[in-house]
Amino acid sequence: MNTAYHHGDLRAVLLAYAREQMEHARLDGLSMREMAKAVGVSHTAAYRHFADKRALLDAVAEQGFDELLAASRAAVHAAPPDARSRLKASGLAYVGFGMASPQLLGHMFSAIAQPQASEALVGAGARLFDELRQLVAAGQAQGAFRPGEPGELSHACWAMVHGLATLLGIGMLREPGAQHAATMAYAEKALELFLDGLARP
Amino acid sequence: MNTAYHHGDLRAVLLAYAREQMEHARLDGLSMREMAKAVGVSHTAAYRHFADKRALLDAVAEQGFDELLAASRAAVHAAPPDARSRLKASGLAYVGFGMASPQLLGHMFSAIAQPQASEALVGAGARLFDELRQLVAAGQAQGAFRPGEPGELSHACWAMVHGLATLLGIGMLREPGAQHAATMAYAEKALELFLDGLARP
DNA sequence: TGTACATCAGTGAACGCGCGTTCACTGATGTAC
DNA sequence: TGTACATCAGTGAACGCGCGTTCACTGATGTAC
Repeated sequence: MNTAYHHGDLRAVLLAYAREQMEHARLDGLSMREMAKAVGVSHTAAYRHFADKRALLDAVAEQGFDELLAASRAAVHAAPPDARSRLKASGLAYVGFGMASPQLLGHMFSAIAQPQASEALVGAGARLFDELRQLVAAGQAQGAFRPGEPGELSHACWAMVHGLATLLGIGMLREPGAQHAATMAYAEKALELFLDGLARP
Repeated sequence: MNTAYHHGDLRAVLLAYAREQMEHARLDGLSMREMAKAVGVSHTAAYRHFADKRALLDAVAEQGFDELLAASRAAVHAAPPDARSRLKASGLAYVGFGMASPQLLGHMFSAIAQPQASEALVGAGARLFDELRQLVAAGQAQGAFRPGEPGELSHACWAMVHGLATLLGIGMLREPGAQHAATMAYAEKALELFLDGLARP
């Protein structure tokens, strides 16, 4: 529908393009003008849908958090019902997301860390963390994880998974030619080690 | 010595300025022209010392890795002699570095992940990782850590610490007003949890 | 010690570029009657 | 169903800006004799 004068869906198309670029390209290569051109629209059309560039990029970040949350939930849903398996599945979904879209993951966190981050963006991040906290708290309730403040344990877990996702995303911790499955198995081992520490002593 | 025509030390001064900016400012605010101006020199003088902007930024990243390695070594040196304490001290030094200079830490890893990263830069990163691997291997030799490929365990450890350092660096995992010492203690708890997993079963 | 000269580390004008954003506009769409 | 008109979502010219980099240059420094 690129030929239509009224695009109908320009906002979504722009977001999708930006999101897709963040799978590979450098973030600083994303200009308003380049995006509009790529999407087949004049370079000012985006301003009908976003107040400015930051608004667009923040919307991409927000969408990224939603997407990551959905991936985590799907993985948890498909996992065995014990707390450890579920938490591990969520972590591996996070790692997979980071490997598939390293730039997006980086962008999400630099966007949410801004002092002027929108409520919607902060909320999307909070929902993701809440999901993690619930997984941890459920494991504690089952007696699978050590006692303690679930927020603290969740933070440790988040850091572990975030470190794996970002380092693997930029190509560290793995051989240049490694298969995706092999890398995920490698990440799983690291996660197991952490989960051993999280387990009830 | 800003008034001297021959600056004498421009290369080091530029690196120091860039490094310092990365303690707080956004990385994309660092232009050749802005740096030269801040340092009191014409905006082309830097090209006497660096082939181009990337060369300068890569040198900053390389220096960052050296600095982080030195901080880790100093912390290890000051720590109790058991493997766990030493590894923990190294990790906390890394976290402290990330909190003090979040932009620099981010820049170091985006620089080293470039396909065209210089040998010197890659080497500086490798020396840092080697230090970590040795700490882990020493702990295994003492029987303090679980057996296994030391590279794998080190990678897991690196990811844990890197995740803590980057998330704390951008202000997540902590209350806005938290004291530095309190935050470090919080990071220490997370690290202890991980180290419990790393310990010999 | 004094001078001639090569080298080195700066300068500032100039280049071309892509950027974000504004503005007046125009063509398409949807709604009221 | 047909027409008038308000609204909406585009366009493209124009703005001013800061950027990285080049170039011919010049002033300072160090060395040979």
